[in-house]
Amino acid sequence: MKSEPSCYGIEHLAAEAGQQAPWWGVRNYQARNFMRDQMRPGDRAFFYHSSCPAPGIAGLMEVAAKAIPDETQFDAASPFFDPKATSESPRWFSVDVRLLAKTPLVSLKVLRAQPELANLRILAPGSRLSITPVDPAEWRFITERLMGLPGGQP
DNA sequence: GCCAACGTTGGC
DNA sequence: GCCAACGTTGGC
Repeated sequence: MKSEPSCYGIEHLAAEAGQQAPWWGVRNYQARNFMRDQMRPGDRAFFYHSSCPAPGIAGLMEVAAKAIPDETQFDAASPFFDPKATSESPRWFSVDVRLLAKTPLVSLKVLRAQPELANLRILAPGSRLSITPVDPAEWRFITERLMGLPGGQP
């Protein structure tokens, strides 16, 4: 799950009550579908810092609550307001995420250097989706081999 | 700031 | 449904 740290980085999540917050503001249908249709409590995710001096994976999260409508779509004062969304027919959804651990940054450069991650979606040319799937083998490789977490546990 | 890649919009 | 134009993303 990608975010720009200057906007909302891992330090922001760390400062939330319970280190937990809705992943609001996603306005892309594919990314929305991943949250709404596939992500379930207990699932894990990487917190990826994008559009910043040091892009890469900054920590581990878990899904704390299944997707519900993103309240910012109804807020006319929000930059994420969507005039076509109604409470009867919401368009945008967010899961709650909870920080499990900040990790030493696994940089984009390091990720790209791993043959085992050749198919990691976020590394695909032109990948712009803010939420992309990670295969179990990719998750294990990154947590165990690149982060040095035995069993992938934080 | 540049530029490639992508998603969305809107006219037809 | 097509497709050009446009806006956004994100690494560099």
